[in-house]
Amino acid sequence: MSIASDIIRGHTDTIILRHLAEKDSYGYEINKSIQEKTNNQYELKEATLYTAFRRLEKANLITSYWGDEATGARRRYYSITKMGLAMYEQNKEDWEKAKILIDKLISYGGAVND
Amino acid sequence: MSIASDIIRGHTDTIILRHLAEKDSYGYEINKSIQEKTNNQYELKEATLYTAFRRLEKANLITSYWGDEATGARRRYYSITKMGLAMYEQNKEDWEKAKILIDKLISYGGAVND
DNA sequence: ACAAATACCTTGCCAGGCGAAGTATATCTT
DNA sequence: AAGATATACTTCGCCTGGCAAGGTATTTGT
Repeated sequence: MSIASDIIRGHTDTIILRHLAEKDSYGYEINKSIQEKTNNQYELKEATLYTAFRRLEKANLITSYWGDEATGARRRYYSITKMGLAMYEQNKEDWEKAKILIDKLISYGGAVND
Repeated sequence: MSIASDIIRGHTDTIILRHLAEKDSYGYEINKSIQEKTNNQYELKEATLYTAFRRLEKANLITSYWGDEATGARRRYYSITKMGLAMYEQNKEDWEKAKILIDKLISYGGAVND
């Protein structure tokens, strides 16, 4: 919780892509994994998560298929595409650059040169 | 340019507050300073800048007054308030924490513990 | 029988970024 | 003197992404 959504905004897609880069997965599992990874400091809201899936699929960054669970609630699995992987790599690079810029811009007496 | 606005989103206020923490200033000057600091890699769009001023003033984080330029276009100067300073410090802390979380969530094979 | 956990989905609001267009003054160029 | 460019501010209206709220269905624990 607690982390401002405006700071995370724009990272949702990257976070999801990162998980799918490791293995096919489904919404609930991805979100649980985020919570574990951050020691419950962060989670995606369901609406955020599922609208992100729609967005990513529409952009051909992921594809989906229904799992064939014999038991339990049905799961829709997602797979990252080649384009999705490329986008993930790009977003990671962008993040590294953005981090430096933001640090420069919000730290007091920040350096001018690089 | 080029840096995705969704990544910067939410930092606009902090960036402005940081500049005003140093000295009273006006829109054009703040934006020029941002461009210089980032070697022209980033700038605030005018609409973004001025709507941010409205937002910050409404929230009592800054106050404004007209400069008494004898020549040149008129300038509206902004001053940070005590509340604004406190907000700036808070935002900086939040950013430090968010950075760690985001790094954890988007880097491949990221650590689980801290 | 009921609650809680797993798992998914959609509608509709809200906030923030920003493109586009406009106003006004001063300076530089031809 | 005319026109471009830089300084400086402002507002309107669109678009996008987060998410509260509400809903469905299955399984497991009490």
